[in-house]
Amino acid sequence: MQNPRSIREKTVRDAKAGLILDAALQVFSQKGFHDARLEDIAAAAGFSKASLYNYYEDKDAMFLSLAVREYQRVADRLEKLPVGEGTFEENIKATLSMIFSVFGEHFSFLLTLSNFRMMNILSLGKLEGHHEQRLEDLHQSFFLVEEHFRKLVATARDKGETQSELSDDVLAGFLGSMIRGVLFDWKLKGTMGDAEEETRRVLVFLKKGMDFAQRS
Amino acid sequence: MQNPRSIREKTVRDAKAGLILDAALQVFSQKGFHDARLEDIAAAAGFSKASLYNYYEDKDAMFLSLAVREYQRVADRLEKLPVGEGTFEENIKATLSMIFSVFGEHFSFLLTLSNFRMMNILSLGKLEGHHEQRLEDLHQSFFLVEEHFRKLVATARDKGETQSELSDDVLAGFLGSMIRGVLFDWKLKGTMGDAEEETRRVLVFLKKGMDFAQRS
Amino acid sequence: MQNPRSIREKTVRDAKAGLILDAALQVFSQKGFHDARLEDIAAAAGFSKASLYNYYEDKDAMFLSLAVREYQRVADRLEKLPVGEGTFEENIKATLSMIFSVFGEHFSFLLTLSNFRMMNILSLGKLEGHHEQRLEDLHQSFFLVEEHFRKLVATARDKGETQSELSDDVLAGFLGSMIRGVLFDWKLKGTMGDAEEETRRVLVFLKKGMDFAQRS
Amino acid sequence: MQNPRSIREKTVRDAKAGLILDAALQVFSQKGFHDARLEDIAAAAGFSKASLYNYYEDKDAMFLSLAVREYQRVADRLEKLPVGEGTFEENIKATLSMIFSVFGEHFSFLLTLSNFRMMNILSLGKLEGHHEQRLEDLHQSFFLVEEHFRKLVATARDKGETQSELSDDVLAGFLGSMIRGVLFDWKLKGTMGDAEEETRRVLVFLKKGMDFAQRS
DNA sequence: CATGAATGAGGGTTCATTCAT
DNA sequence: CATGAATGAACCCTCATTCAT
Repeated sequence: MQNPRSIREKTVRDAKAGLILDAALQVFSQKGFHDARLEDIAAAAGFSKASLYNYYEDKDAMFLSLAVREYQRVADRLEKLPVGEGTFEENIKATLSMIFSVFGEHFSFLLTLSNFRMMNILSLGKLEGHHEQRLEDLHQSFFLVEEHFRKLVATARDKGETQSELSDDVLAGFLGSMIRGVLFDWKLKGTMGDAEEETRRVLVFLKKGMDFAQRS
Repeated sequence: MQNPRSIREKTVRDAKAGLILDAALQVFSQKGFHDARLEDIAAAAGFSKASLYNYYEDKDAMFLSLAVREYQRVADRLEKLPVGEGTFEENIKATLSMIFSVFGEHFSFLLTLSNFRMMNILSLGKLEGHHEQRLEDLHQSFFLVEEHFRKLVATARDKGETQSELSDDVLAGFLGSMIRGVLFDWKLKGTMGDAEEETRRVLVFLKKGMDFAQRS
Repeated sequence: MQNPRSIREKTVRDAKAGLILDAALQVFSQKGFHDARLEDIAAAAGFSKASLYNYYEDKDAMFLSLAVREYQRVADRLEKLPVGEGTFEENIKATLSMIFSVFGEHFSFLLTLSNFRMMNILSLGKLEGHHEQRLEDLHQSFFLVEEHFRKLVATARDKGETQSELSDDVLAGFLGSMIRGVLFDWKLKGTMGDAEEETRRVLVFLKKGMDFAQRS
Repeated sequence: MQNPRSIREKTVRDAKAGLILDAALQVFSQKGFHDARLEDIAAAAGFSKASLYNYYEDKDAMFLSLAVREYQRVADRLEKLPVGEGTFEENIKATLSMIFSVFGEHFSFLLTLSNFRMMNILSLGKLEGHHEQRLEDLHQSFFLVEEHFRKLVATARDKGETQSELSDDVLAGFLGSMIRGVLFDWKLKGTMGDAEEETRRVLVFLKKGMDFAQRS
């Protein structure tokens, strides 16, 4: 695997696998899991349907791999945001802004899918034994995102910026709800909306809801 | 249609049609539109698959009829809530409480389905010509629910109970988001949670977020 | 069966059975055997689908009974036409005229149906054991019609009105072909055409084709 | 499409599509459109039912394609028959002989099907939008066959070989009727009969019926 | 006798998956 | 590795037939 030849081959292979996921993202987002036909994905990726099986063992694997990739992208970016420094309004603003502007579309995919399929996938265990590693990765990403929200709230409380009677967990949950709410609305409307303006509105509401110190 | 015989027959028929929708509610909620097999619904309703067609012309009709029924149930109850009287905290509390406790499960169905199917149904127009009346009814119910939220906010502002800089529409949207957020979480967790406690938490957050007068 | 009560009941029953066949004639003619739904026939007859089974054991029985009735009507009328008297041109003309004008529509039904179903019915024997009597009746009617054509030709030859080298059977066959040809064309065109004019044309052709003495 | 690879592939594909039509010809001829099950056709062609859909979009497309192919075969052969040269008895003989001997079986298929299905297909327009090109091709073939009959008659009249008072159209119609009559009888009997003998008989009758000059 | 309702059997169609080239 | 082609397994839907009222 260390020799140049192997490296090149792996690189090309990964690139192609990525192209397939890009296509899958489009199709899954538009049609949902079941209505998404492999032929659509293949066409969007520039492959034949049969070729997909050179990269993913089956449709579930494609869906899961995509979910992992997209969630990890969000988690990675969130992790890089500094939480200990700056106002917490700034932190939350950065978080909202990032999610809305950069990952809006992708996150929306996860939102959509999680609804009707993720739960089956994550709980019904129909996939266990086939996709254990991917499930593990996905859970990890879920945890990271939630953890980020929790840290945001906890830090705010540490710094005395919120005196809300609600627990950190509950507040973190509301934060997530607001974000999902916006993405949900976008999906219903079929268009992404103005990320900046949306960020501002949510911020206004959040600061009040979370009992932020009235400095802003 | 006025004679007792006809009335009895229609009543029985409607009751059976209702049983089928009850079964459909379960199956659609669990599996989503595409994974829901008519055989499952028939079995859950105590009918044979073919019998369903005595009551609904096709799968789409069943889904739409169910959506209409559930949404109208919500809309009907919301309409009966007094909005002009009492504190607005009380009004919102009543709204939240009603939705969470009474319609949690059903609303969750609509939430689930809307995600990946409703949009197609409502926009792609694949169904127009076959289900126009049902679509009309559904839109009407959608409107009523949204309108209720808007009225809640508007009345609060009229009475000077909120001075939020955000527009009524935006605040009504956030209210909807919070509600959907809770239901969404319940769905993800697979259990309904404590409606009273959830109502209280949301209320705390909402009142602050909406800049309610600090009397409570 | 002799008492007035029984007679009245049987009369009513037969009348209803006839109504059903009338309806079946319409529907079978328009749609053919398979596309004809019992529900259509029932509706056209003013009964419910289930009621048909009080008069005919199954769909095949309805079809067969109808075929028998229609064919016998033709056969009965043909039998009443005098063959021994008058010119044979007159006889043929009377035959053509009768078939075209009076039984055009009904005969067309038989033509249509015989094509794709009669053969199965008459040969495949799927129906034997269930419908033996009806099959017997139908065959008898077939025979009568063919026999009439043969007699027409034979008498013509006896009287020296034709010296065709072709056998009576062949000529009778051609006569039948010409008739079916006209009815077939009517069916293809979807309209009945002018019976008188059609009779005249066929006559002109037939007389020549059959080597009629050149008196007319 | 010009390179050998593509050509070979297209050839193989067309050959398979042809096999399917061959199988369809058998099954449709025996059972008619509705009774013909795709499974039968698939079995007769050596494919699985689902595979048929690689070649034809649905059952209607298979039926229409078959009709087009068969009718075009007839039309193509008829077009190659010289009409301007030789006696018209020879021309008609050639036409009859060709149709009876070579296309008897296939034409019989069209005869059969046209009766109860073609009319729906050609008129009810249920298929328009899906199969426009095929319908166009089919109409064209219909026209060619009829035109050939008309030309036969017209040329005969030009050469003074017939003085029939009947119009060319009517005579061409009768010619068609006689041909269909023979094929119809064959179908009813379930066997093809002797083409040569049948040709002779029809010829004898036709020549007289059409007032051919008494040279033969 | 009439009928609304129920259903088994069966057909057309779709699609993820496999395989030979 | 890529792909056209093949297919089994479902699923939706139809309809003749049966049954209880």
